[in-house]
Amino acid sequence: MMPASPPQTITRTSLHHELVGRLQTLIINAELAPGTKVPEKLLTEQFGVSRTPLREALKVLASDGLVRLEPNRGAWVTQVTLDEVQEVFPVLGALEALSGELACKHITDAEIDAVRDLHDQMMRSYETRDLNAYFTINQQIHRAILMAARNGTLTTSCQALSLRMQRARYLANMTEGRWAAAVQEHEKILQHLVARNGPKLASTLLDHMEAKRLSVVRWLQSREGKGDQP
Amino acid sequence: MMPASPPQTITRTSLHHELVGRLQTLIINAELAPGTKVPEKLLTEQFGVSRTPLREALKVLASDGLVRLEPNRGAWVTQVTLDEVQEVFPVLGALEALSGELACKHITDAEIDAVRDLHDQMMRSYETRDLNAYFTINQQIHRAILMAARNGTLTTSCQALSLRMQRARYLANMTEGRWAAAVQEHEKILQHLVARNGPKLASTLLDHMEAKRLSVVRWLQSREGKGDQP
DNA sequence: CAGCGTAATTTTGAATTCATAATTAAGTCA
DNA sequence: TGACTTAATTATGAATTCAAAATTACGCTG
Repeated sequence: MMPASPPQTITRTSLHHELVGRLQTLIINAELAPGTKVPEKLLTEQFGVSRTPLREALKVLASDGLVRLEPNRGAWVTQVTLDEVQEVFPVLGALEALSGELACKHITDAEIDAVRDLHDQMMRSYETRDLNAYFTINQQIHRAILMAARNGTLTTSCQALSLRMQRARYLANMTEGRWAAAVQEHEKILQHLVARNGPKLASTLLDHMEAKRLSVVRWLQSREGKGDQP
Repeated sequence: MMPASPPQTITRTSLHHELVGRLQTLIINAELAPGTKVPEKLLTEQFGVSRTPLREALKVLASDGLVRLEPNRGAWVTQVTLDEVQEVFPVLGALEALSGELACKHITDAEIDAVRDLHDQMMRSYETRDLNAYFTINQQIHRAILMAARNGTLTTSCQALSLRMQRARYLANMTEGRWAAAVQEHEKILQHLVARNGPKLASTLLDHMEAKRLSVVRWLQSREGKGDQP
């Protein structure tokens, strides 16, 4: 019955699906601030849609942990808590480790070259201390490895958890020391990937994530009691 | 668990949340058969709700991969495909391994006793070849270990993926040989848990999952070309 | 003027309505 | 008869409406 499924996507996104993406962006960019109420009314007129698809999208975001639904009180943007960081990073670590393992099995030479390019770009961003560029490229590298793992389920799971950790820009805090260490770790990551050494790449990615967890935890703890609003 | 739950809990769950649970049950019990269209009309009158909350629930289920939304064509119950099994089991393996690792760190003596009880019950089910009881208890054991890991994110991720693998009852296929092997593996699982040996438990759980993957893959392959409808 | 209770307003959750796309049925013509 | 068109029906996606809950505003009592 469906012999030649059309290669081009015709009516790509349904309204609610589109909204899920838009809202995710608003939340991870903190344009919808953590801990605040999702302004349903405002968003409907901003996006020019009715409440129905917006609310559908909020249900999905809630199941992903980006918002919390309080019965009869609406949707609230969730905050990145210390407890949550302690929970999510280990899971993300296990998944990234797996992605490294699988990537070594499936990655092509061309894809490795692409990662190497990204790596070099990232190093230049480090040298010029361009944190924004560094983070963007960093994410691209992790994503490239994830893609090379050829496992859609893994991709989905990883990205959902990553989103939760990206909610607050200030998690991007990095000391000079931590930054240098992260760069070192990335050298190893590239090296193991080039060697297609799955176990070592997995282990390095795990360590990398654990170090990141520690860094974020320290940051959150240092903020504790100081009041969270900048 | 949850010592004093009944007192309040008046209108605990919102309608859509309740529906998510109900639909999950229908799907994993194959009362909504894989590959079929979700009968929106029928379900609304069956549950006595309008389309709005039902459709909200479907959006959530879609993001969990239990149904697929086709634009303008409604929701379809997804099937357990060979590709999906190949994808999901490795991810589930990594997560279960982590749960074993963490469980060994946090589990109490009382909880170990509870797992031992379940284990013994399961062994009796094996001896009497009561497959249904075996599966139920099996799940309880894995869940108990997951709970002992004290990581809500891990729990959520694991259970979401497990659900996807439970969609079709026939995945419960087991040869006598595979069953015996699984029982052996569970002996080791208990043993490592009692010894609180995290790495070994993790590794055993990973092997356990890999064996299960192979078993399910073989079953699906043997069904290939025979036509899927029983 | 502070604290409490009540009424007005707003917001939420869910049902209903409505426009449009998809499916089914009917009809036409070779 | 059978393939193809076109009309009728149904289902879907989204907007709107409506009842109930929560929030705010107000006024009363002490």
